[in-house]
Amino acid sequence: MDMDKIVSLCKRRGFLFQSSEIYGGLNGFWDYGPLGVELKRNLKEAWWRDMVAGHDDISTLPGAPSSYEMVGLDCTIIMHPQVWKVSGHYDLFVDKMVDCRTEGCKGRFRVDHIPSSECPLKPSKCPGAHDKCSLTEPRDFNLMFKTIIGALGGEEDAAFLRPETAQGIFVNFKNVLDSSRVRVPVGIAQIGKSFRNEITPRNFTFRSREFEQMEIEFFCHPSESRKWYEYWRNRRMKWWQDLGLSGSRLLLREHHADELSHYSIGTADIEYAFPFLPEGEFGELEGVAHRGDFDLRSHMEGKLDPNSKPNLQVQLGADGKPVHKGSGRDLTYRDDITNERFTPHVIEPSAGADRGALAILCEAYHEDSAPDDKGELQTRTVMKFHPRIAPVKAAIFPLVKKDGMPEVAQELYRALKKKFPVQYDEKGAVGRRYRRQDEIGTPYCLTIDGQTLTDQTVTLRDRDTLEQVRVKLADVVSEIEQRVSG
RNA sequence: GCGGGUGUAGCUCAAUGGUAGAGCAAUAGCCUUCCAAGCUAAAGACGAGGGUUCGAUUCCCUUCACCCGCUCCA
Repeated sequence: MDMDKIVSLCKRRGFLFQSSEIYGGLNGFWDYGPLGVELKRNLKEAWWRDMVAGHDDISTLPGAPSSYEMVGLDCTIIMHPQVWKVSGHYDLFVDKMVDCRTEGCKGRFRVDHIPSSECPLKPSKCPGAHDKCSLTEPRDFNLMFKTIIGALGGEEDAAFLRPETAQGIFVNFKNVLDSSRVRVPVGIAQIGKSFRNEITPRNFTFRSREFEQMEIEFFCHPSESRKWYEYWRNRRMKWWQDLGLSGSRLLLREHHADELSHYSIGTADIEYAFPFLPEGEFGELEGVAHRGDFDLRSHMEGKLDPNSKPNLQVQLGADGKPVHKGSGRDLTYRDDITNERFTPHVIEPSAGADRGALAILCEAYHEDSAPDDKGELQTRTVMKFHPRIAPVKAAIFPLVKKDGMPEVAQELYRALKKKFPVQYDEKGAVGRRYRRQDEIGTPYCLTIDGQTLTDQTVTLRDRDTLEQVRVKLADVVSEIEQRVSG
């Protein structure tokens, strides 16, 4: 599949534009056009409905150890700077890097990786070991966006744009428990923008500097956390499959032990074979991580020492005090039935909304052949979106622009428009109108023809099969409603 | 940040040291009774800045962006 064609269609039909394009663009930033915004909203709304608003907290869902509750949260992008110091981002998001100026090398190396890195010069040595090596001074690559709070603010008023939404959930954990009557096990969900100064933004929207996450922090009893991890891993995989990413291009990959973060007991990536990646390679769509009690403990006690695995200890400075002090608040949970007090363990399904939208765009793109009015096969570009995700749910056409057909079509259009995004089109040949809708992935087209005027039925044309069935005019709204929901 | 490539209309491309041409799309209208590329009309571009030159879209420099590779991705 050709990524260039997808990028071109996204621009041409208004799914995605480069940010600030009229000024030459900005590396790592992308805008959603009229169709793109509908697509992404549909994705986020499907996630929110399926994970949060529509969650059944009475039943035990298939694969779940028990019933559980789900609530939402929407917190600020800028938080107290201490949040990032305690979470570890402040220290871990800065890499010292050197570049080698030497002809034949021109490499870039992380300073802390130099001893295990290999310089391309022969004989094989580590960077800097050859006489010819010419390394720059180590320079900081800070992945967090810095900003200043206050109109008169200086460096001492520095703050950060969040690099993930998760921390906002951890620091509000106690607020949520105290205010909403929820009991562990409970998930707190949030959709929102995050920011990372990626060193090399690339591959369309895949690695952007401003991006949107859909995250759940799921709090549970430590003894049940492994079962919950497995539940969420499978649930999230199935969710993406149900949205149409069901082929061999979607992969659930469990991390090896040596790949795990210092606090994680298990992590699985849900990955998609994006067309811009080399054959056989997959890119991360969502990570489902078992984070143990790392985050809540950090925000209670202070930044934990990543080298103290498996029994994490607060990282102490030369003065014997915590390098980054925690809040000192008690974030443990008391089960008021068993009377047990514990620090909940956390399972974190963290999905990329932009990556999800991109995967859906890539998966939807198809070229097939369809006959024209002379019966000859023509190439057809069609976006095969799941009806639930499609930006436009239906299009309404009068077969011809006379005999009262436009009036009937417009009346139907108004009735449908009250329920969801639909388009009305009376321009040109009807075949051309069908193709236009195919290219933006509209799943259904409704055509008012001569027969409509006598028996009050219209044709309903399916985007993927090209088949038409006649539906009573009075039933169209409920018919489309039923087809595009879930 | 380094190396290589690219940048002309909404999209895909062409030509040229004397201010650019096409196809498709889009717009208005015509024709059309079910799967685009029929007809008519009008509209639309040299990524940005600087330099050389009588004159730059073309040559040079800088910059921005995109693609490939190196690097990075907690």
